[in-house]
Amino acid sequence: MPTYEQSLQALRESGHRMTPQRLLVLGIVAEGVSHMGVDEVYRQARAAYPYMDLATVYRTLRLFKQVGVVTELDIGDRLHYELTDPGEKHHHMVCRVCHGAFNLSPHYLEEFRNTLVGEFGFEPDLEHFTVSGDCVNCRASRAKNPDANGIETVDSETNDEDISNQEGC
Amino acid sequence: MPTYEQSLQALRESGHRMTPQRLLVLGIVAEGVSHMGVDEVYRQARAAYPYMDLATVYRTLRLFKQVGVVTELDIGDRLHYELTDPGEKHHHMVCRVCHGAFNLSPHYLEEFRNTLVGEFGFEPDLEHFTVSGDCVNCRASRAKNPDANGIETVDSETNDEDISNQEGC
DNA sequence: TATGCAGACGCAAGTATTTGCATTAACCGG
DNA sequence: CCGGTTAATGCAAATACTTGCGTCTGCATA
Repeated sequence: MPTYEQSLQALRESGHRMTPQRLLVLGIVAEGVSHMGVDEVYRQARAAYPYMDLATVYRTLRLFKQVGVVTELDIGDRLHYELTDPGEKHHHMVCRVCHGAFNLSPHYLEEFRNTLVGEFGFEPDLEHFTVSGDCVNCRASRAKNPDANGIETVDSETNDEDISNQEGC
Repeated sequence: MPTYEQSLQALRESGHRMTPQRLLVLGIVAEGVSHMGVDEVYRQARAAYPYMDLATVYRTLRLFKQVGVVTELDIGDRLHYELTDPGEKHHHMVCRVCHGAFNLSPHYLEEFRNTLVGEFGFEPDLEHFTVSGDCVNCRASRAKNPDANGIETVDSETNDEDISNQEGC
């Protein structure tokens, strides 16, 4: 999964300038285990290059998203980014209780998209599609003890084919 | 369509205090032709009651959403609100070009919801569901003259059964 | 290798929205 | 009708993110 090299390539080919700041941000996002918050990218970037500005981080990530090398997701009202795997694109389901992000294969949206285009001529922007809701784990733990509304560790037997938990739940 | 009275009723029954500010905001949203931006609600509210605070408008609308008397939609990174019609709930498709909002009957989401619950145990929060994308009109006008990327008036023969244009396009 | 300039950066100010906190006022019971 | 409680308000500061602007620099060209 040499996605960093691929992303670098894509970035070069996009015709934008390769600045040290951009390389730095790309490296940080590529290194990150899962999707990263802007503040964490900023913290790491500034550790490597103290003049790094927060606005530059935002602008850089926005550019990367536009070019397609990263995927943006809204998690609990904060923006997070992860390297786009050009091989297996996916959408996300974000849990509004634990803020965990689960991958959703595009396959599950094809039918929905067809309906919207066919019935209404509306072309949904699925590149940035995210559904919020309650994940399996949080639904289960809420069923057990309805008082505790949230965040509890559950051993999930995750099926990496279609769905994968990206964040502690 | 006496939705204002119904909403007032629902609000009373929700057990929250009936303050003049809340009645004012409810009246303004009910009076509005289509979904309203927070700033417009604020402007009108302050015209009627000069001490009205913007934070109160936000808090009030958030409460209304929670209680279910209004529906919130994210339009071009701003929050908009409309009275919820308890009879015919609907979701929204928001055009990222013209920012128009189109209604989407819940019927079109049933299958998608079933898939998510069935396959992943993920219960999507469809109360607040919105898809962004490109609407018919904007796609059509972009096809004609690809240079002009946006906002152009197109006479739409809208079918109010399933879809209705809420905002100028 | 030197040069020009559009595009990128750093900084500071602006936007939309949320939150902490002291004060006020709805509304329940007497 | 009155008084207490507790939620709601107004204000100000904070948050997450964006933007305007003057300076700097990647990179195409000479």
